[in-house]
Amino acid sequence: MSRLDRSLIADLPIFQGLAPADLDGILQKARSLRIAKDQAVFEQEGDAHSFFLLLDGHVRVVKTTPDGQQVIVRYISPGEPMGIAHALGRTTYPASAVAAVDCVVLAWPGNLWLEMAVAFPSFGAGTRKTVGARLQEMQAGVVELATEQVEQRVAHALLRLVKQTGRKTDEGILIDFPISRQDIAEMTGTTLHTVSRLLTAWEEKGLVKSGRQKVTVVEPHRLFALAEGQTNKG
Amino acid sequence: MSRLDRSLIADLPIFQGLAPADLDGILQKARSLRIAKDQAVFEQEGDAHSFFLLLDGHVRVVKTTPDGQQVIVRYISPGEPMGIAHALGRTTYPASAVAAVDCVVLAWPGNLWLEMAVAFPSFGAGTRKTVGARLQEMQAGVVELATEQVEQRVAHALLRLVKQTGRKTDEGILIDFPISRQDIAEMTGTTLHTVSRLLTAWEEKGLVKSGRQKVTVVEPHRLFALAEGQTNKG
DNA sequence: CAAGAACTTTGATCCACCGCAAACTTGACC
DNA sequence: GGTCAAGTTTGCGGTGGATCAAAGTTCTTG
Repeated sequence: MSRLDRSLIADLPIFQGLAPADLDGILQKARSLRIAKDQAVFEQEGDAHSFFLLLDGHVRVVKTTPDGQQVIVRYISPGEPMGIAHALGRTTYPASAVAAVDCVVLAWPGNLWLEMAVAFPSFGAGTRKTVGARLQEMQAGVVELATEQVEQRVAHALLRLVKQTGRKTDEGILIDFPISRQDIAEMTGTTLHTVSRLLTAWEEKGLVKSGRQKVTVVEPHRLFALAEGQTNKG
Repeated sequence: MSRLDRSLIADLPIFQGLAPADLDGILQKARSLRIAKDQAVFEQEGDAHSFFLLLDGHVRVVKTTPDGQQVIVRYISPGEPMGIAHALGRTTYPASAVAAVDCVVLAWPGNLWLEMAVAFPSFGAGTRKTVGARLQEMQAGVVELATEQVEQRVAHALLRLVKQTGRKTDEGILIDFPISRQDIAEMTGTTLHTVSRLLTAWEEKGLVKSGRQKVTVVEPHRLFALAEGQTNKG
């Protein structure tokens, strides 16, 4: 296995404030893995043997209901930790993580999390912050699902993806991994049919351009206006 | 101010494993407050100067959208911490907390959280666990809102409240604080009208008994069956 | 390059739930 | 104990979006 260079992780938020020697020590304990597209990094309900850091690619975090429906809880971008069940006092993963494209991840044994948090306070603070941000995110998601119409929810979802993974092209801002109508539906609690109708309507208005597993936001501001636009209840 | 007895908090999950002397030290730094019904313990967006422990009463955690809609994120029961923004690396409260009945709470200065977490590792672990459980809860909420019909969501909400705060009476299990149709609607992303219709329908079937700001679940198992019943999408 | 799989579009229909409106009930307060 | 506010019920109509169905369209693979 090739040696891991500390520059891979030195600039990441959760590793801020660590000395080069500490980073090297942390890296020595990590395994690096390649995950092929559509493979799982870890599985819902599975024993939380490891926690992970996504180095390259995009991962979707999915919860499946007993009756087989899927909900995409969030997408993970390069540099973000995932599967940090141990930082939450859990022994099992609450969701599955599936590679949206070929990925490279680092993996540490789960019990190391506590050790690292004790040894490097800023690492502990970093994960706390990540967890806090995600809790916040999920609360916002609940509010969104509880109060907004489908059109606004889909608009918000696209804007979030654009912000998180957008890549500038000459047509607008492209969501930088393959994403289907079905995926967007599972993020927003609707159906692929409704998503398709919305996208074609928006395309006619010049807000977006989309194709097979591909969405480009042409006019983010106008899409934002639509996302924030007047609600029904209120 | 009256002295606080350590027996008040000795048995709480987040204070497990602390020596009596430690508990006393922690209590010395706490202020105890009475919060009248409908008063706020802390406010959304407000500076997170303190974190709290609910000793007695019930508190609802509410998020308000820019356009004034409210969502009840969760209810806090006696013994639970709240407003633990500092444990999440945040400096501001992400939601408001309002007393559902007259309450007694303990309050500590926010910056003390880190100090306590360092001094008492089991306290740190306890809050991690609490945070983990809440993150989990919120994810489950998103899944619920994204996949279930209104009837199932309301049924689930009632069952959660029954489990959390249910008090056995001769008619069934009573939710132990005043809760209106509007409150239930704000927990489940629907309207008070729909909640009212559901409750009367359930009452006719003998599943619940309800009155003004009062709900008693008569047959939890049958309500549960309804909550878990077949979905539409699938 | 042919054939199939995966993804998307589009139409038609239906119904769960919302929004509005008005009456009713219960508790609080002077 | 009468009045008023707050909470609840109920009817009615409208509609956002799901469901069902069927045809495109674009990739993949031999």
